[in-house]
Amino acid sequence: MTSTVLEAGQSEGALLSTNQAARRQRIVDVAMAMLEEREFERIQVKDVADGASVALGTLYRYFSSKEHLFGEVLVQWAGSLRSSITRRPVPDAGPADRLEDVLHRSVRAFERQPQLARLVGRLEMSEDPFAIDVLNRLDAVTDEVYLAVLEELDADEATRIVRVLDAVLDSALRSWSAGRLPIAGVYGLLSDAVALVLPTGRAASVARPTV
Amino acid sequence: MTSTVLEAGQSEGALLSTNQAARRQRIVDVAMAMLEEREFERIQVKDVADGASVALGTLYRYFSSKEHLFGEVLVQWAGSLRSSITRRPVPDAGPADRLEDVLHRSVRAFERQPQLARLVGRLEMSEDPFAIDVLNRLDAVTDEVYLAVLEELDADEATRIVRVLDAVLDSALRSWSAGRLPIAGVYGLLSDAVALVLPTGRAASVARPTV
DNA sequence: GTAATATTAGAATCTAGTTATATTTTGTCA
DNA sequence: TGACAAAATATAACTAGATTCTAATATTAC
Repeated sequence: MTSTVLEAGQSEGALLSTNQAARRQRIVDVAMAMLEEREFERIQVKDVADGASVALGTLYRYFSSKEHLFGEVLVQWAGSLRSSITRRPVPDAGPADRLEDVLHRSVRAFERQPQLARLVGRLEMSEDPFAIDVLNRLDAVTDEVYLAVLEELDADEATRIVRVLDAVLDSALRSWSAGRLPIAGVYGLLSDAVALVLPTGRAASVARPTV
Repeated sequence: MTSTVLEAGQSEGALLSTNQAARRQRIVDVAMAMLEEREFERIQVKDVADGASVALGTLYRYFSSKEHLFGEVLVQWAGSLRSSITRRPVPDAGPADRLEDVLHRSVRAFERQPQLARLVGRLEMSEDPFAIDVLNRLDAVTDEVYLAVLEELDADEATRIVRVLDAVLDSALRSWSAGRLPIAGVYGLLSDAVALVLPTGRAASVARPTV
């Protein structure tokens, strides 16, 4: 539905001119860059506009609210996430190890951009339907990867497993981003969860720091 | 540390007079009651003060911020939660069924006060150390109950299991309170998680709608 | 080359939480 | 019972930041 290029006041199917698309992308880039130093709450829309050399009103022409703007940031980041957790899969191991590996890569991606974890938490609290859309896209990205890793399992069961682990990852990241759980706790919790959920009965198994 | 009775500007060990304690409790009660009709964000501190027949300044004498006030609301609610999920335990069943039952009771408790789920999410995003304290207390309540239900298991394993299920519950409740997951999905996710995490090998088992 | 649409700089709004002030009440204790 | 300190009250002021508005200028489309 929500095209990555269209937004609020655009007349139906009209695409943005090259200049407009560039301007819009510049805004998103600046917002993303700012997230590397301060969290969502501490970034002022005004500053993003200035940073992108754009008038405040122009920013609001492209993004109807601060949340929309950062929603788009998250969507674009989700794209890079896919490749960053898919790259260099674990040599040859059972589904449990591969799953754990991919989950840990997801965590690592968030470690590089801690503010994104906070942003996700923020959007999860939002009532804006757009936020739901954004979060669903993020889930779609990760679920696709996680499911691919469990190909040899029964599809239904794999889905159930992924849903549960998604929840664990979600919760752990929030705890971490709020300073309630050290990063090691995040990895540990995920390892535990994988071990519990995927009884490493056959080919799988290998080191997993269960304590 | 944080006494339930003391707060901000109280001189060291001085306890509150009866009137003061009553006034303070009245504020908390009104805040809690208001949560039954509107969510945290839509409740104005001013209205809570008015509802409790107390001046705004007085409210701020007892609670240093809106978050502190509602943190106390959550703490008090956690007390009632313990008894509401402990009462009438499942007849005689395996640990899996008992655990699922207790988890479902937790969900039901939040169903009665949907705004509390949102409040939890809100506090989870807070940077205030007080919020961490409150959340830890909430976890302590639930963990105690969940662990009790798994008494026959190895303590370490039980702890790991509970941690994972706590995370699933946490995530599911947030999704629900944001309208991203129907309440049935919350129950289903928890049932799935329990089934996956507690291989109902021996005495356990029984109906669990796995799809 | 002109009308329609975008962009700009900057001021003006708005919303709530939080703080401050001046006044009155209440509680304690000689 | 009178005086002083601590609390409470009513109300106004302060803040911060998102969002909206305005008048002037620049682009684009045809």
